[in-house]
Amino acid sequence: MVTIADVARHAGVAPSTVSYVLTGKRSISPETRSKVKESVRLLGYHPNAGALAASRANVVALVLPLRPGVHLPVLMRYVTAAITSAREHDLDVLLLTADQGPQGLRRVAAGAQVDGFLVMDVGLDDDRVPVLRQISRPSVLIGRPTVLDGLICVDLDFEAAGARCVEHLADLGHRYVGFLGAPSVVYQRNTGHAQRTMAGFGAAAMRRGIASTALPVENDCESVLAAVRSLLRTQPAMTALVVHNEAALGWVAGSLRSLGRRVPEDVAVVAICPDELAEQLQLTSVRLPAEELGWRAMELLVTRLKGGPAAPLTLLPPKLSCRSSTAPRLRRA
Amino acid sequence: MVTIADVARHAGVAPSTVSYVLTGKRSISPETRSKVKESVRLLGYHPNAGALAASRANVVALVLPLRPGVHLPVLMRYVTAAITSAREHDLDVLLLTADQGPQGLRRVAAGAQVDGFLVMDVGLDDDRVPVLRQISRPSVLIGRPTVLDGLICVDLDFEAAGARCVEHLADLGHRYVGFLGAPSVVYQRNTGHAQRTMAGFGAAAMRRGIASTALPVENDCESVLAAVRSLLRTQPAMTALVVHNEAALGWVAGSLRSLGRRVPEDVAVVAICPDELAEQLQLTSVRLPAEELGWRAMELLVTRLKGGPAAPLTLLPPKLSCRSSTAPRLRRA
DNA sequence: CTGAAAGCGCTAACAC
DNA sequence: GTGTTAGCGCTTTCAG
Repeated sequence: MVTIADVARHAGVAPSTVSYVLTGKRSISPETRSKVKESVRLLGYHPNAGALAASRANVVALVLPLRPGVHLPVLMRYVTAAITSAREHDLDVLLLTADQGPQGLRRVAAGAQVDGFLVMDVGLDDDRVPVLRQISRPSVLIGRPTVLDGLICVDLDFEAAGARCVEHLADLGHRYVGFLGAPSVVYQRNTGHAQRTMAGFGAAAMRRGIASTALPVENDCESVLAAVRSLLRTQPAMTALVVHNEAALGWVAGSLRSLGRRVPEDVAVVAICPDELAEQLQLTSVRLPAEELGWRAMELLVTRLKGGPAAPLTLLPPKLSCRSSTAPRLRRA
Repeated sequence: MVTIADVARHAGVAPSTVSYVLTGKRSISPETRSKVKESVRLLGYHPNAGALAASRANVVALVLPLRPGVHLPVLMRYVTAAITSAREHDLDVLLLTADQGPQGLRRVAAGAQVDGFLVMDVGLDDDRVPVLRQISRPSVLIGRPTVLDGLICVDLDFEAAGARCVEHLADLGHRYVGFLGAPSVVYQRNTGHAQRTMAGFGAAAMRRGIASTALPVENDCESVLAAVRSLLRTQPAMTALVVHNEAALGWVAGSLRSLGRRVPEDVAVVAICPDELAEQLQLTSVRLPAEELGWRAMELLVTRLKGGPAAPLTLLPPKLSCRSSTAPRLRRA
């Protein structure tokens, strides 16, 4: 293990000088600087992250919602974006899982293992939020608890996203829309984005004076088929479907077709999902900007770590892209 | 921040005594012990992970292959199992990504940030392997480089897995089998498990004197359909398919059906994938024990961290489960 | 069974 | 512009 003292000896300077060269916290003569840098290179010196005086760990905690009903490919979009951003700022990422709960956060914070927290998928009344407020390290949430004073949150405006889907369909002439949501466990957990999307969807339908029915959907082919069949049977007037469930998306069109409905002629479909997925399935969609959310959250956290200011709430507006799964409603002659 | 000195003062003992109570590295009288423990509780003391003398970070690095062609739901099976195991041993997990390459490992090792490494998806000639050998910290690989002296590896015997699929089909009377593999980038990267499965498949077919054709498949519906169509067209004698591509699995049966082939009557299908997935799609399969591999790898790493012995190579034997996608070959009368 | 004290690698006063 | 030195929180000798 090469220490700063080794480097100092090799370069013929004091340890502090080496430290200053490395951190740039005081001006050093060009000659000394290059001497030191050369020694660092030659000896293969790497700072010991555990050194007490450094006080900053250069590590951020990323708290992942690895739990039932969470769609992993989408989750990983957030994660890779967040990690990439972290690495760009020379930060490492310590992985925590939601099931470690509030104690997990406390333990890691108290151990000075991380400089800050990025918490994903926060619930409306998340028990980790009080802990995040207590600990003296900055944190950024992806998602929003009901009460957000003092927190920094990044989120898609899911309420507006749900509403946007309805607006689009209403504009096309649809008078009865259905909603296929996440698996029911997700709602049972009081997951913010799921609840808000539903709420936005419902409210918009009311505003536009059109009828709506919503149903949770489990993440398998049969459940999707069953949900679609049940909707079509019980709500024969329904001509459009909003789907807020990435895992189900791949089966919705197939289910409709197998039940004798054409998309978009008989039933229009709007998804809320990452653009790539919608593109692949050729679905009209409101974009879920997972990468942007993950990236922005980490950037905000970094800003806070540097003591900079950060907006308490970053709410991305929904963006709808028309594809071939929606069309003006055909009226029977 | 509560330090060990605070606890010592509060309990009326020396700091070292507190340390010994906490680590259990020397016998302490019951009274002293309980006094100290009480103070710890009262003051809410948590050890500072960065303390130099501790030398152990109680963190392991997990190196993830977040790269094109990797099926994330399966990856996350490994990951959750590994994390769970780590937490059971009071270890935290530092996340690294494969794209950080050998330098990433070096940096983290030199910084004393982690006690060991768990590296996933190692290539046959992985450039991280030399680095892992150099650094003085234990590491466990999921996968196997061609040369594995001194390393600890955990893997499914993918060669045997590929062979097992062929054996099963040959036993059922099939004389011509096809292989749908991972996306071509995966082979271009020299990914061990992909190459070995192919090799095992090919060799077994030769041994059994049956013909075989293999094709890489990209991760989208159209590519799967295209691959299946091309196979059926160019190899009309083919009556069975081995699929080693989780992302493609969901579309294989559909593609066959849409091309007028019944499963299993016209074309039998064997998958290599996690059991849950095969169960859901009702496919005969060789089990990919992702959780067991992730779990075992972490257990081995923990053993090594404690200075224990660890088998250099843990190779799980493949296990085939029959489901409704394979049946004895129908011979034309 | 317990205390005192040295020192891990590094930074940040405080000198000059 | 540079060197000296006192700690950061903890473990671990070495002494009782």
